[in-house]
Amino acid sequence: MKESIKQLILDGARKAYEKGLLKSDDFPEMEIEEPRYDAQGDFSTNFAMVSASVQKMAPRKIAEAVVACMDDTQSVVEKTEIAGPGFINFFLTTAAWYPVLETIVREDDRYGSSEFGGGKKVQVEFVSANPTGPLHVGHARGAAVGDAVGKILAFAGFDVQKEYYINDSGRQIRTLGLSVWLRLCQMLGREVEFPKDCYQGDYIKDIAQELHGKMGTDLSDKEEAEGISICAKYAASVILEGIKEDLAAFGVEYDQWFSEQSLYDTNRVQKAIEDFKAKDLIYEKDGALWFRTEDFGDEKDRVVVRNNGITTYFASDIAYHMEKFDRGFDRVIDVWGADHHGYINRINASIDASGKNSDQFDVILVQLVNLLRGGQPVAMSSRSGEFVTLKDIVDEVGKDAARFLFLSRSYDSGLDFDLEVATQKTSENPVFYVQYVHARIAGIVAKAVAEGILANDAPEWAGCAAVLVEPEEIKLIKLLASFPEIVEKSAATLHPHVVFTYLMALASAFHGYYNKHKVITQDSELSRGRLFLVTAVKKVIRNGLSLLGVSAPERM
RNA sequence: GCGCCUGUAGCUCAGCUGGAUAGAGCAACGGACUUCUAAUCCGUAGGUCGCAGGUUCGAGUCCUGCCAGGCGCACCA
Repeated sequence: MKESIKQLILDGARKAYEKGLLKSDDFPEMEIEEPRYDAQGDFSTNFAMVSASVQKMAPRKIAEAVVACMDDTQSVVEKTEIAGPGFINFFLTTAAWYPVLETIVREDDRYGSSEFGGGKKVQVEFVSANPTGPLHVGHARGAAVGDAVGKILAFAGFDVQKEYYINDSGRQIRTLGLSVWLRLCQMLGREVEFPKDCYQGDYIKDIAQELHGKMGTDLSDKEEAEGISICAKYAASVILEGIKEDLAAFGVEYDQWFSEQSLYDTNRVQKAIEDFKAKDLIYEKDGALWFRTEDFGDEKDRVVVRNNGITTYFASDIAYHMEKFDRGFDRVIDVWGADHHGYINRINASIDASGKNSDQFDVILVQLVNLLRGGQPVAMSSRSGEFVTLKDIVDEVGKDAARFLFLSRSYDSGLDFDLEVATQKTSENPVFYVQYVHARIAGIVAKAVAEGILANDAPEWAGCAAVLVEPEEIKLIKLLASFPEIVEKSAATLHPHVVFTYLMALASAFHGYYNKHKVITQDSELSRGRLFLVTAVKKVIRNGLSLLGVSAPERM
């Protein structure tokens, strides 16, 4: 719709130039926007204002010349107005909007998708928590954001791969093994101390118990080092399975699970270090190996191999990001908790140093979640092992409510997540507000079919729209028409909450319409037209919710 | 001290990458269920967009400096 308005203006401007009404045929980039107020029309352009300097004319004069020469062959424009400093406002005929409904029904679950991304290969990596314990609330927000960003990018025409990076190597895994081993020893009545920096949660005891049940004395008679190693391997795989299950229950799907250890097994970390050494990007100081990240914009150089010979996490991260680009992604997106933001510079530096371009690398920093219950903060301490897990949240408030709330606000802001509100089926809880639209419409359509107004729930709609003339109906269609732009904007800014905000607006418009006008009336022609409209609303609600990973129920 | 994020209605937040008169929800107040689902709707009230400068036809939006809050500044991950 916007495109055709734009074309109308450009054609008008060209004609005005040919007639000598405009001095230049250089037409700068203009905006076509939807004004806030109905009195300012359906669309509005700043063409005259942005052209003022090129034309050396007053904006209003330019606007007059363009309007005078516009030729609306499709007769979509009811009238135009020149307003304010030189805006040209377009008022469309109601009939101009009807084709939108046909498009929606025809494209169905593809409506809103586009070629915006041009098939570019994008990787979104998110959550990537260590397999040393269950996922908690912070991970939950990251999971909701990463999964939604992936879905939105895919819908907007990118070739998306969603990946989880498993930190299954290094110190934290050894600590995990030690934790399980010590719990095992305690179970067997051995006198051992359980250090503070070991994992405290009860799940460690469960795993020890489980492993003992499986291996018995085969395990407990082992030397300590071997025992710890067995425990580490077992615990990590059990916990990872749990993470996978919890994410699946949260509706999060991955295309790939990538193991950090595999970077070592295939010598990629060693090779990266050797390559950088050869390029003099790595030097030795105080017995450690340092990467010259400062030369690439980081505040200081960073250690990749400690003086005890053990590589740092950063070392494998360098190899990992190199590996990502080697896989041919045009764009690499990492979703991180805001507390990791200090890490961005060094990753950027390492990417530039490795000959890739850090412009193709984006980090989505998700701000922290404040977990509340009835307005009171819920104590979160991973040290004592007492925290609310992702599983707890899914069990308590459900996947839909949780995901919707996590995506309701920009991830640039901290989020208060109140378990009590999320459980309540009240108007404070937005997920029901939107899902209710879908269920309501399903009910209406079912009734229409039952009463014989519709032959089935996917009838032929051709020509039905002509009866739609109420302002609330046109408002709804306009909203539906803007959905593809919303998806595009959400993809361009990597902000899923844009879709949330849109769904709330659409739901509000529908509920208002529903309360004011009956869909099924005595007039069967009118009824069919309105059923056409609400069917389109239902599809767009479903498509939007699906981008956020939220279900669209047929009844509630 | 340095860096990232935030500051808009009493509360929680939108605000279309510079547009015209500032937008929702909640809370408050007043209304609407014999109806296609009231998990809904309609109305009233509520603002010095943290403060001060700057950029231009035009700033909540961009720049600079302050102020306040959150989070980071390891040979941890």
